[in-house]
Amino acid sequence: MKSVIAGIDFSAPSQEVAAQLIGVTVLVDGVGGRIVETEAYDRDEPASHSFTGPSARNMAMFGPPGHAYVYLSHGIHWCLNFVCREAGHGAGVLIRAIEPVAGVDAMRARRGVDEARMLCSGPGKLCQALAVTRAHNGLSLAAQPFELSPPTGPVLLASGPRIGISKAVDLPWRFGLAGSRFVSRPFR
DNA sequence: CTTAGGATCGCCT
DNA sequence: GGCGATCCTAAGC
Repeated sequence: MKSVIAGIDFSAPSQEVAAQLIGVTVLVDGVGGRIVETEAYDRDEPASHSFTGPSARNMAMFGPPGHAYVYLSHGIHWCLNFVCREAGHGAGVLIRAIEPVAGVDAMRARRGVDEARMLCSGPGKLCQALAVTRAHNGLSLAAQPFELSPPTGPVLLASGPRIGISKAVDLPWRFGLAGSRFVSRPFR
């Protein structure tokens, strides 16, 4: 069984899905925008939460593709991932930044800041802006409150090493929309 | 502009 | 008991 949502086959390797997600619009309860930055993670790679096998926290990452994996970072920030490959594999894509499009006022209220580029330019920030929490862990991306739609035009891709990790730092598994000012950090 | 430190929860050693 | 797929603030150059 294939899991294709918004034209993306989530049973593909996470690097491919991470690249294809750039330009895709994601809404949570009607609030969201275009994905401009992602990172891929996979089972046999020490920076991934799935590297050490299934656990209570990463269970959703070993669930079916096309579903959400949400975890708490540093006891403070929620982070949103999209599960890839087949159930049991343990691959995913971290959504790192979004260009705000819909429900921008709600984002401002939740974030407590005004500037558009400060609303969703980081994995923790965008979860706060879209009100993503543990309640979304394991939910399908093909149903409410999620709503994904494909890019409306051509996408210029940028890539580079992942951010904020100490292992497998050499893998160029961070992807972004070239030239976007809504990314968490510029690409080289 | 760059860097250092603190906040604060749950998992893993 | 240590340490993170983070973010914000304050201080240093």
